[in-house]
Amino acid sequence: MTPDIVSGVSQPPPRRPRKRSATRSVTLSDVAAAAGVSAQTVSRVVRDPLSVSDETRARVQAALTATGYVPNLAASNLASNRSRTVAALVPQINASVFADTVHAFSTALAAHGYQIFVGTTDYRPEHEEEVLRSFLGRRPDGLLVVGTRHTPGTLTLLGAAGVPVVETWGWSEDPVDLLVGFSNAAAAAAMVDHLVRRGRRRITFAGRHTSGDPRAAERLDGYHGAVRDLLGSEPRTVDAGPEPVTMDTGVALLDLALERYPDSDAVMFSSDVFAAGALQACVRRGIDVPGTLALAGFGDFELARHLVPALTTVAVPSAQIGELSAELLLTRMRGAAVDVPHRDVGYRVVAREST
Amino acid sequence: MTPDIVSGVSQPPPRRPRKRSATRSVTLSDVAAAAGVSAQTVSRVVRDPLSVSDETRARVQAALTATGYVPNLAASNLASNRSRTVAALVPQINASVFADTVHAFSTALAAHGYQIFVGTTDYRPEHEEEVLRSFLGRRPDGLLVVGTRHTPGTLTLLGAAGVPVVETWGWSEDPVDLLVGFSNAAAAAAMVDHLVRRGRRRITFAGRHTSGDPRAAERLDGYHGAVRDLLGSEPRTVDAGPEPVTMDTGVALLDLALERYPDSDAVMFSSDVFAAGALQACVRRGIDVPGTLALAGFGDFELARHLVPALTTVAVPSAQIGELSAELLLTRMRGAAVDVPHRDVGYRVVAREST
DNA sequence: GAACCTGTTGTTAGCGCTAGCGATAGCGCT
DNA sequence: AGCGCTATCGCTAGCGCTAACAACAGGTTC
Repeated sequence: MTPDIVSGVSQPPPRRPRKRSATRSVTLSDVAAAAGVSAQTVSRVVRDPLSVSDETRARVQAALTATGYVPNLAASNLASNRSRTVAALVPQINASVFADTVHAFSTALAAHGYQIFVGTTDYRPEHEEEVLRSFLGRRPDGLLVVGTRHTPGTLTLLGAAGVPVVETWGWSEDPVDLLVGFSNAAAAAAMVDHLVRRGRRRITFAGRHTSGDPRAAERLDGYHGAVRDLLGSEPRTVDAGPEPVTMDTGVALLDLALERYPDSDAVMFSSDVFAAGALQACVRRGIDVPGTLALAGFGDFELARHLVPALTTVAVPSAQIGELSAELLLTRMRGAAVDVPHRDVGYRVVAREST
Repeated sequence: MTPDIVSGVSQPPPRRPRKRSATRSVTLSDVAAAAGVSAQTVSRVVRDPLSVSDETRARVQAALTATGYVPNLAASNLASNRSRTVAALVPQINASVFADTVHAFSTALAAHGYQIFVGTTDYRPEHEEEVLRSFLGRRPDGLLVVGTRHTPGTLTLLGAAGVPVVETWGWSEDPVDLLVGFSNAAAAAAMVDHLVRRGRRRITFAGRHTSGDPRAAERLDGYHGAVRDLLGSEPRTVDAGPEPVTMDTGVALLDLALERYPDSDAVMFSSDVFAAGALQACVRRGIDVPGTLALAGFGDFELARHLVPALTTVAVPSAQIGELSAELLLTRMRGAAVDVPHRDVGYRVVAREST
């Protein structure tokens, strides 16, 4: 590497500095120069103001506002090997249930200086893997995923990430790491039980359970079990396939259910969105709900209690899932252990007018 | 490492390397070592595979999958001074109108390798500034904001960011940079016009216009102008204050309107969410809509056309706003100029049963 | 055969920040 | 005086990656 050392001190090769596109923004050392201190001290003022003397801190803070410094988090992440971000993977963000979870999660973590990335998988498992991979490039300090069923590739990535992971909105005997959720199967079974108590015997399940929504599939399982145990009859199900979770799809599911099982006395949907669409269609067509047909949803969206007739549904503590997940993650990101890493937040059948 | 160099050249201080917490993940040079090439070549395979010979590329790609390499984007951003991210600031993500915009925006940009950060301001302008500041720390390559009215601090930050900015969902004579939106005032005036044509004369405006929702305030302005011009009467308005945009608040607004202006023959709301809550309350109370009272919303959510009676509203091309914004930003981020930087996407009054 | 490409790979020097020390001064205690 | 402690601040060496150039082989042009 170094050429002849010989007698005199060999000069380093006189290369001129490379040209780099000048950075557009103020850096730590700009602020340091303005305040007459070292860059390290400015960094300390930004991250832990009390570790610097009052006088210095005042001078640095003045320089900070005078220069309009905005820290470069990429550099910070690289140097500290911490990103102070947490990634959340949800199927859909406009599905308001997840929005509540994400909002609560985000608020709780923001209070501790963490930012949240939200990625949507559009209910496509293979897409989940792709989104997760690109998120891991940002080296989040923690991960939240909706669901407990994942592709092998996703599991590998989650394991290799080397950070705490919370699975939510489901239940599993064998979670990846942390778990905050409830049993979708038990919740659906509870709804069947409710309908049976209300005298219904020919209960049809309508959902989107074959195309990438494992939660809907788990609810279907719960329905199956409950129908077998409580009614001893054959299950009646209709599936929306890959259709989006919209009220339009709900109407289509209703049509399908009435066509295939014309004698149904109740239809339970895998989402309030479906149920709301179906309910309004019934009102419009003059089908008596619950007289002729009982309808039930899942999720307890705000809409459910405002509809006429008000919609029976399963309430899930969405916001609590977000808060609790944040709490567990924070504990683990602090390096502490979590005493009870798997939390069942339960569910509640909310009986209203539609049944 | 190197042994002593004879004569008497003073050795550089023999400091051992500092201990750094070992990085948990595979780096470029790990892959390079595995493939027997330089780190730079691996980087090239990742970012521009065709710039490397077939044989080398195959070897590197094998090493890539064998090691399970996940690039560290913080390091990449720092070195290249490009983040390949775009930040979006919206008032609320669960308000489905914005969700449509964000979704379309995100999809269009993802196709070009950009990731989107979404930040919510909760309709609080001072919060917008704070969120924006923390987002700028990630040095996004572009910015999308909802609205055209901003605090001075926000304007300073937007200007200093040095990246293209799109304002959306409003209209302005003096935009910061790019603009994709429509006139909320004109849209509200068009709704008044529609109601007047339907024979309504005592039209009340109900919204959340005093507490940080500039779009609602603009709609109120449009209402004021139209009532003055078309009816020549005094405006009638009720305000939700800082209440959240929920159906519950919609019911409260209806109560307020009927209490303060009992002779109202129409109520127009600043959001479909409010209108939907009010409409269902009317159905429940037996108030004839539109016989006794016409109701109208804003946004044309899916819900609007499913309700019974179906809700008259103003349709705004939410998704188109997102797509067009992405397109303009992409052009600017490529370094090209945008020929028409301000785009009016318009609006459309959708007359349905509720009026 | 010199000069000039073109395609492919390697080398070097940072990007802006922070961890891990050192260095120094001031203080209390023996 | 000597020791140890704390508070405060600076120095250095990276974090993992990429821009910019250098180096070279093989071909083409005149």
